[in-house]
Amino acid sequence: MLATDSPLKHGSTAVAIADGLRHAILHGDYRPGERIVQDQLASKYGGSRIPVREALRQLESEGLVRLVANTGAWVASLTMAECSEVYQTRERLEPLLLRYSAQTLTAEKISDLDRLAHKMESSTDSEEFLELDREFHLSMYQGATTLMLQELVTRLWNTTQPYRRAYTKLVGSDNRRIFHSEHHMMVTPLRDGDLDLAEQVLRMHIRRTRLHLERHPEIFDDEQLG
Amino acid sequence: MLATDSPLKHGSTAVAIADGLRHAILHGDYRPGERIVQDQLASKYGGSRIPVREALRQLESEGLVRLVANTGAWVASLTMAECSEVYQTRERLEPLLLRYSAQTLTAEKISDLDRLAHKMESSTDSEEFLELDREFHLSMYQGATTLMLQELVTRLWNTTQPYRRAYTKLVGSDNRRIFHSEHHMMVTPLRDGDLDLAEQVLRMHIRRTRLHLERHPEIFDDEQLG
DNA sequence: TTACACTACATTGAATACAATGTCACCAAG
DNA sequence: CTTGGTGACATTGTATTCAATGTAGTGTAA
Repeated sequence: MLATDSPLKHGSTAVAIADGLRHAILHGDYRPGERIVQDQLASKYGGSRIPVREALRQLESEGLVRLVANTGAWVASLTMAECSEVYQTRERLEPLLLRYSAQTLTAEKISDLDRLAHKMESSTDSEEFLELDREFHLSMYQGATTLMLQELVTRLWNTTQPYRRAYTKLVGSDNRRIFHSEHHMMVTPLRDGDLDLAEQVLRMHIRRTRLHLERHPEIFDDEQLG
Repeated sequence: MLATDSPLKHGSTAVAIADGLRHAILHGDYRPGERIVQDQLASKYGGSRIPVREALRQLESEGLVRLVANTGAWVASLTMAECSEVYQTRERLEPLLLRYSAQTLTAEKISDLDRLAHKMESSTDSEEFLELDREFHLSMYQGATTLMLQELVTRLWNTTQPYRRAYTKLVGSDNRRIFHSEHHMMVTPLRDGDLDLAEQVLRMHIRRTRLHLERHPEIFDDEQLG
């Protein structure tokens, strides 16, 4: 996270800054709509503003940062309609990605998924729940060899992360039971090799989450700055 | 105030370079796998290498350019499997985008689409055909107000443009008749407001194009450099 | 002849310095 | 009290310059 005192290799400063800032945004250290000052980042990471700018452009392309010429950069914020769009996109893309990765899912990896689902049930900390949920989905797709699908889906997860966090904290651990059973419902068809069913369950799972989010517009209230 | 006749406003050089290079790549001035030298671009556009680097990063995020640290930049090239992945992604996303834009499609705009389809039938020049095909699809989605779907679909079109060009030139104007009838078949359900059918036809149309491309692996032969 | 190491060159990555732009507080006029 | 304008300040965009990295070509030894 912090810049090490040993100098970074040539050509990696911008990447390091981008990684650090991305992690900070996903972790909630920055809020949606918050201002980002290039000079502050430069001194924080011990570099000049040039790699900072390249990092910001990278994060803008990932949808995490909004840049305006001669004006500055802000942490991206979403309206409810935009968040819904991302989820609808996920409904269509993640089943396809699952199809790509299903071939590489060994029995062992499927058991790991099942263990993850169980671990989520016993989790009460909302931050841990967030992390496990993300890990469950993204590890389903881990084996796929794709040009852009994996990267794209990760991006969709990242841009909606702040609102998933807000929702998770809002509803509390009791109301998350449905999620758990749906996760188990995805493991079963994967074991059986029934890809069509697995696709359908995954799509329904994402859709249900979207409908839940849409019932809580207050989550998107504080971020009307962007 | 006095120096405003300088060609570019402050803060737009990188954008201008990105736009110019993107247009050149899409137009076929650069070939997939071709080397891009920062210094050459800088002198070509009359700037320094800093905005060139930012433009290259931008195009990399769009999938048009491949960057390697301390080594250089190349025009992106796709294998057949990767091109197929892009088309499968389009099969899922463009119908959703069509749903978003359908509400804004007036009777007049739908007639414009029909005219475009007719114009394509009488086109013999493959470069013109390419342009009209792109215009037909993208103008279908023009009215949609989306956060990223439109941009994303445009990106998918851009990265596969060189191979669409190669295929178009390969098959000649006679074998493109099926495309024409399919374009007309999409206009009809849009007129009737049958969104489900419109989605299905569009998905089939993209899928059929993919299957055609997959029958011509020789298109991807010359670009094994990446 | 071939494999390896070394040197010179080409190209990219980053830091500093400067120019252009946007923002905000302050002040005067209505 | 509000509104419009003006100035200084803060921040971003770009050019110049230098350092680090990758590559190709040559020469030498096995």
